[in-house]
Amino acid sequence: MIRRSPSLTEQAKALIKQRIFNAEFDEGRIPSETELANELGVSRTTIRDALSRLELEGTIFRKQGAGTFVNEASLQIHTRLEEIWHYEVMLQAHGYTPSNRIIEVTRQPATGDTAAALNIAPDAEVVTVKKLFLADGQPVIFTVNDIPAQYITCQFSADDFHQPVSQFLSVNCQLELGSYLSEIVPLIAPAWLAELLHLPPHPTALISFEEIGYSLDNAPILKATSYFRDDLLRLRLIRRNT
Amino acid sequence: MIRRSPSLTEQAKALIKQRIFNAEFDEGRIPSETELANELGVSRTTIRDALSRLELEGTIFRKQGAGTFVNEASLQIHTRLEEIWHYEVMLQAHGYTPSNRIIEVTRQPATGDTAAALNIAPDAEVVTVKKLFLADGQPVIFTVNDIPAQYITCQFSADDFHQPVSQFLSVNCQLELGSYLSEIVPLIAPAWLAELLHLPPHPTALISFEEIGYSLDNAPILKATSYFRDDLLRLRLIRRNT
DNA sequence: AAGTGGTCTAGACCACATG
DNA sequence: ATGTGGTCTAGACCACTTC
Repeated sequence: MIRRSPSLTEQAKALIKQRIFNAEFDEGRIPSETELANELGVSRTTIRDALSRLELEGTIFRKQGAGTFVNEASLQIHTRLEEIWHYEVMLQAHGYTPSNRIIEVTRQPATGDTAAALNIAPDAEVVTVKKLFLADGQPVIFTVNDIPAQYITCQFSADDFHQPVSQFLSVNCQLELGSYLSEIVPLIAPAWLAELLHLPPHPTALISFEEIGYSLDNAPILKATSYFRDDLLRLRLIRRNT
Repeated sequence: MIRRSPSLTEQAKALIKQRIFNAEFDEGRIPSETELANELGVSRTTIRDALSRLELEGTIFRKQGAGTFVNEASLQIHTRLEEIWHYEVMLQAHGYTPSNRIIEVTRQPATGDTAAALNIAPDAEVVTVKKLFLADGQPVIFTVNDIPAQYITCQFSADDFHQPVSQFLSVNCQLELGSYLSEIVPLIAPAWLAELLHLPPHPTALISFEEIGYSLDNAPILKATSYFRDDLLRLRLIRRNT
């Protein structure tokens, strides 16, 4: 049986997911929707919602007329790019012990590009946070975050940024990050970045993410650029037909 | 009013989307779900389904208690990476005139990696298709597709691969591509690739996609590697909280 | 023929935002 | 207080797969 809050759908989803990871279903076949509904004492609609979310994540797939099945391949994948992950969690899911180092926190007028992207006045100030993430002590990700100073109404110190920036925004600014619009850009690591990420001396290709973070109201609140060492971190994604 | 097939939900979605692009809604505010349901003569559930899909695409966003709104920023984005696009369509959406050139079609035993990824016998044959896509005559994307020969039961010629590979699989092999699992890998273009893509003489960073394509039954049917010139093509993605 | 997922309905109640 | 989106129900019918 099941109670409210979090929603029945979420609870059903979590429960089914757990059973999947416990390999409780023979040959990857998940019980029929009606069966699950009876078993959990909820309506078929609720079960369908739960299954739809699992399908969207790639955890299961459905075949009309035939049944619902576990997507065995997806069980290996712990972080998908379409979801927002704190880098610490992402590194942990990859099996590393994460940590981070604050490189710099500054406050200065935004550049034209940044101001335009964040929809603030051209001369408005932004707080810029530069941060290095390490996996088992090895540098893997370097991030630059620009936050309009007008959103930060409280006092803060550089150390407040050891936590994820989205968490800082939530706790200190009552701003909830809802989504990112991300652009994937390849580059050859310039010298300063190669040094920071401990890259080998020869030219190395990197992925960078250029992202604008949006609040739940869809207002731009954050500009983020991240550089990944791809030898330690694989970026994965599920693509579907619409 | 509205009729069946495609589903009411799909029709409602398309209709609302069209109204959004026609800018028919004042200040980006979309009528309430009840209003839309009455207007289109369907249930609120159907409208909610349609709106959920639009929300998932990033076309709209919802605020509980407040309403549903157009996501103005998303109107600029024509191709999102989480969706499967034929490269021709992708290039067209970017404003280019697309074309493609078949570089090579071969048939030979799979390499160990490929066989493992495609879940076929180690010595099974694969048909490999190498193809170059051009935007306004400029090379932009180079793709290598491996298809297990056992899936191709009909005669074919190299020219059959001017169409998208997924279309070839659908028409000639009755195999429908349902999803890709993609890995994003940066690289410095080796000489042969630089030549093929007409890259400048100095070392250039590229994005490559290493993908396994799955059928609707979730069986691996295709291995694809694509190399993008990112100066002509921007890869965009919406990331969300789960 | 029987069972599965896919679509759709009508109606209920709740949580939240706004005036 | 009103109206909005969020959750949930019970039940109907359809399309498809499998036996």
